[in-house]
Amino acid sequence: MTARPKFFLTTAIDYPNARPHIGHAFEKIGADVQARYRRMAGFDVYFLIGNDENTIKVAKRAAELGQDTKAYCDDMASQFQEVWAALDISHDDFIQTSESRHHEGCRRFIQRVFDNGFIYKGTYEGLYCEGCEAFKTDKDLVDGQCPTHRRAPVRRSEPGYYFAFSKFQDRLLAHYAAHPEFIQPQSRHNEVVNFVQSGLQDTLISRHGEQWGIRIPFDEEFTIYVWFDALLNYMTAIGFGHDETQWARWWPADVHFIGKDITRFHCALWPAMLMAAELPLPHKVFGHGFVQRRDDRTGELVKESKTLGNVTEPMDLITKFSSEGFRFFFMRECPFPGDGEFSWQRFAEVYNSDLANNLGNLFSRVATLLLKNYGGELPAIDAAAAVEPPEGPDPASLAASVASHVETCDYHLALEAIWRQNLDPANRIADRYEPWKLVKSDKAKAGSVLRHMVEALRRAAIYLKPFLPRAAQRIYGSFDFETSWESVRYTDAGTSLPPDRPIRLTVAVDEKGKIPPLFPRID
RNA sequence: CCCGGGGUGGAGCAGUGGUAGCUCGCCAGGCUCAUAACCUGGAGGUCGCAGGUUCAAAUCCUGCCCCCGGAACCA
Repeated sequence: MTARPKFFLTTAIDYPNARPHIGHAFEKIGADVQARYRRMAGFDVYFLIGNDENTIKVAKRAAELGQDTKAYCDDMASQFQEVWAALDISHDDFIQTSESRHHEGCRRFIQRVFDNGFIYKGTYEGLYCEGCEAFKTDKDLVDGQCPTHRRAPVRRSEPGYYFAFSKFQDRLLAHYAAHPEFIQPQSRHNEVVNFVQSGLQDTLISRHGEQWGIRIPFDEEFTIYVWFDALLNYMTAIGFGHDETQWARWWPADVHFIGKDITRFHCALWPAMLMAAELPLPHKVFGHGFVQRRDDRTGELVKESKTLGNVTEPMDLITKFSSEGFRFFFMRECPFPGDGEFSWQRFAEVYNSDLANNLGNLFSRVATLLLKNYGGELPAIDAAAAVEPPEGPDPASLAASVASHVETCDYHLALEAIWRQNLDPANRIADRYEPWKLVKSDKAKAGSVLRHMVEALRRAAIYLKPFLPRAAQRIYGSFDFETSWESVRYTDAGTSLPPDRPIRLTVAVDEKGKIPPLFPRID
């Protein structure tokens, strides 16, 4: 058996101090499309997601609820995974950073960096709130006071371990220059270069006196500061520190999908950590944009927050409509590299026009025409009766262009092309030749028109396999195409069906002899 | 103050040098196979402002105005 190329992709791990929101979902969906696309393209894919549990906030939240921290984390992890399952996220692994595989790997890693001389003991000095029993940054304070305890923090210093981040400034800049594709999109690349050029400070990577978290192997009184631990999930999940064969198989990551806000950690701190440990760097970091919510009534952008209780639950969207509608909206409407907006009204608009009225309706009309006029079987094509294919680019170049958009994560452009250059032309050719009339005078010619329409559906199904896995399969599986659903590739969308082979409709009809709609309209 | 993103017909967005495009909405037709869907045509934009480069700019350069986000545990 020949070895297939591997593709290892990750998303950021999420803080489980609240249930997942649409922003988390946006990232998972975008990564999932990539994972599914790569599997179609023949890669051996490992898709990792997970939760980031070694934070003080999580321990505090658990304490508030009177729960054991680990039990709380496990419960949240299952709540997150419930949402991801409902969204058809096809991850291969879900890591919790409280797992022992992660702890072990982290300890190995930090020891290694320590042995290489990039960690040293120093003194941390900062503003400490005695009420919170925690250090505060300037932005935590309101009028110089801790907002929860209404008192000014005091200067306090304590010993801690520092990572020699500053030593990597030149090497990082050299790496960005040598690998311009490392940070995507381009705007994020510029941001990071700028940040690193402005100078790096050594960072504190330890915490003192915490019960929850990972102990530092060379000084057990300390725990590992969350970022230094969190980033390592990408390696510990695939075996770093406990399964070297697996680790060697998958590392380095092909792409880390992250929110644009944590670009610096992934593009500066993370590669520096790997350099310090003398390990290979990931190939690419993709910082996607954010989804904001627009209020349907006021038309204003909404700042979602737990305390205001106005967080949009992904589950609401899924149960109210469908995971497919959810996936489609975010991928079509919110450019992955940039920002997007969500509103219930806009959601219904996009769903109705693209999914119900266009794709879904095209499927209905084709299926019904086939059923009513051909008994569900479109005969082999008669060359003399063949009509010109719908306007638009030739199938092979459209397939190449859609694939290229998917590879660069310009999902909105990929979907736009599928609709404007593949589906719209199919609806137009129907109107132009009116096969429902034509079938009475020239059945062969009408059949040729229908073939073009079936082709459009077949191609759409292939293109949409990573985006709408269920609907795409349902469309594809409604016909007896030769290539199996499991083995289709994007390049198949660039080909045409063999004209000498009949096309049989295999879809089931309901009691009334009708085909149930693919995407029922939202009213 | 600094950094990043953005300002395109009523709304939301594509579009990085060569007749301004898409979705929704609106108006008028057509069609009836289809999920009251689909197709055609129309109204509606001096592409934030001011300069500049060019035979040619929404698209490149300069300055300014406005909006959003960020500045190290927030996707």
